[in-house]
Amino acid sequence: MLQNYKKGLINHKISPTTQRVKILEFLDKNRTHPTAEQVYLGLKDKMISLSKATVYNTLKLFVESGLIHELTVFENETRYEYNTENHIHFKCIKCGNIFDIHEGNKIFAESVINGHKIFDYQINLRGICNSCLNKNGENNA
Amino acid sequence: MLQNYKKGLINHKISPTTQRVKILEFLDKNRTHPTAEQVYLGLKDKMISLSKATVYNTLKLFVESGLIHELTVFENETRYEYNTENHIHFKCIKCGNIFDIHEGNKIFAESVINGHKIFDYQINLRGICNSCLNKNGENNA
DNA sequence: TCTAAAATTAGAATTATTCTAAATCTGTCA
DNA sequence: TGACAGATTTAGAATAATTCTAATTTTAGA
Ligand SMILES: [Mn+2]
Ligand SMILES: [Mn+2]
Ligand SMILES: [Zn+2]
Ligand SMILES: [Zn+2]
Repeated sequence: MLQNYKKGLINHKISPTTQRVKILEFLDKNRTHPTAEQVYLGLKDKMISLSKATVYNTLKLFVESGLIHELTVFENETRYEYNTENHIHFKCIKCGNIFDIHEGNKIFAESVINGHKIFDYQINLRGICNSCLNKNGENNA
Repeated sequence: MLQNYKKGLINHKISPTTQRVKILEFLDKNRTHPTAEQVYLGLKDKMISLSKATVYNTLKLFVESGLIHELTVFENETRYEYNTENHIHFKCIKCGNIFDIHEGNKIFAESVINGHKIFDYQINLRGICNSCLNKNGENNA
């Protein structure tokens, strides 16, 4: 079990320290898109010395290595999930839970998917803009 | 000119105070998806007494009345725009600018729209989940 | 085993946002 | 007009998420 997490980390060239293995295990077993704070609270009882800085650093490391995904859904709290498959998120304005949606592109506003009633949506793209693409060569930071 | 902003506010049942008119004007003339901080900095020279709390309160009021839109694009800073038409946002990871995209649904990852190269994207929906829909009547907060 | 680099830690610092309580403004009607 | 209640604005404190810092601990390799 834990061996699998260790292997996963090594595959991503991340040395599998105790803290990192535990954080990865937590994300695997808690598919509720937890915040960094929630990861910290969920683990600190078992790991007395765990520091918040380690949680933040580790989550960032995992995201940069592509091991996990980072998301923000209509709010200023970053959330994390072990599932890196491409999917859509739905946030309930009553209970606050975030659900995964695997149905493909439809017209979203004012319709219903998986029984969830959708009021509005955001689509955010990320990449390099045409202006920055055209001035490459000079400084490609 | 300013009269139009006043009328817009009154149409939305918002009393057109000096601060509110100026903030709306700023959003109209700065279509760069500014943050609350940027709105504040852009206005404080002309309005010495302007308070950040007023900027935050006013932006929230405008959003709740549907006069403007609020967005977060891969980051923990809320941004605002006067344009309430449904459109997509593209954030450049080099210059940080946020561009409007009016092209409809395509398959986004690894493709190009308007000359911007797209690496990844997020689709976020918002509404009421089926579980909350099914327990209505009891407490519809 | 020794050593340098990597990782972790506690807590301070920073930043975005909200809260609070006092001051100011506005519209109404005597 | 003038007083008053309610709405609005203000400055700064409070809160919350995240990052930074400097010291300590762990790890891996010679
Ligand atoms: Mn998900
Ligand atoms: Mn826009
Ligand atoms: Zn719900
Ligand atoms: Zn750019």
